[in-house]
Amino acid sequence: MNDQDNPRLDAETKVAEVDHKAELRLWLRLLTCTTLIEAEVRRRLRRRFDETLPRFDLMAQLERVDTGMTLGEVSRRMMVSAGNVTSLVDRLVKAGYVERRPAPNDRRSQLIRLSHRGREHFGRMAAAHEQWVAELLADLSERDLAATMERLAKVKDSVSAAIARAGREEK
Amino acid sequence: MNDQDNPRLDAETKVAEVDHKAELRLWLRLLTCTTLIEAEVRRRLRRRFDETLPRFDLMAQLERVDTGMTLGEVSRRMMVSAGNVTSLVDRLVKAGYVERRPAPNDRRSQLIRLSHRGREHFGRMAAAHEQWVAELLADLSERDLAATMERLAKVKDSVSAAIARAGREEK
DNA sequence: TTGAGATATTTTAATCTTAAACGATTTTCG
DNA sequence: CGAAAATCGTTTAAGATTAAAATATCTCAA
Repeated sequence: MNDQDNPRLDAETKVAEVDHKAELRLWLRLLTCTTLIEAEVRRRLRRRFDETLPRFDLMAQLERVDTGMTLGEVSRRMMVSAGNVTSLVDRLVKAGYVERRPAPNDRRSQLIRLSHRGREHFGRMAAAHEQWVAELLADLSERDLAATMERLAKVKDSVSAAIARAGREEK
Repeated sequence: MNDQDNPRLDAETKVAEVDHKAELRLWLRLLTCTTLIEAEVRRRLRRRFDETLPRFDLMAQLERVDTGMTLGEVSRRMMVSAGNVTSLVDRLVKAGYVERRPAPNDRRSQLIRLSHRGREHFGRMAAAHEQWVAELLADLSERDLAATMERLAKVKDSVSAAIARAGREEK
């Protein structure tokens, strides 16, 4: 499976650029891990709480901030588009889990926060969610967890820096 | 930020279950890394090739297998639902990048593969894609890459095993 | 052989998601 | 001040995604 052992690939790719298969493999493995966990969490949220992952994620953002949060803040934190947040919030408001109110200083803006009912609903799910993730990562020791965190910190820093560079060059 | 330092959380969670914040944090970091990379790749695919990530991913699955692949195989490899693959393939067939033909032994099934045009199209994107990922992970040394791969192998194994257990218990 | 169960794909309905365009408001700065 | 630029949220159109039900076919064992 090592590309160094594959003369055909060598010959074809050596034309213009060096080989970056190791980076590619890392990215694919990262994606696999995330997709596996995400799919399982989604399945359990649906089955046990009849709830979807995006709604859970949005409520998770709101949970820590009692005073409320603007839609833009939610959008940045969740790393999803603004239009997405608009419709997601619409549905959560309709379900009675989230409340909107105008922002004090900015008439373009509004603050959203969990309703009392939303807070209870989320609390139940969050407890289960934490157990699920622990169950999925149960074979990792405390040291494994710490070491993997550090590795991923490096990944995150590298990616963030590269994106910042790309954004700067785009102008 | 350490939960051991937070007496309120301690008091509330100690009722029934131990603390699993380390696992939760790891999951969130994993998700952040993946989301960052994914969003940037998506942006570049769109900008430079007017192409979407799911279409790219599907073509990537088809690329290695010249003889063709069933929809079910694609669905399992991409870890997405079967219905999703159906519509994705429909669009790629319409675009002329993918061909369908009946499977030889099974009349329920069909084999899909890249058309000549699809192969060329994908080849161009794949080369750029590999460069992009390498750029995003540029701050990781060869040793970093290898070590992170190993860490993620453990994560993947743990998650897979837990999902298998859960599936077995579900019956 | 035949019927039960498994498998492959499609369809449907609802939700999620993005990118892009838009209107309203605020901020910046000459 | 006042115009230009930035920001906030929404809308729109297209596509992506899932879960669940439906259809067709296959497999296997009684």
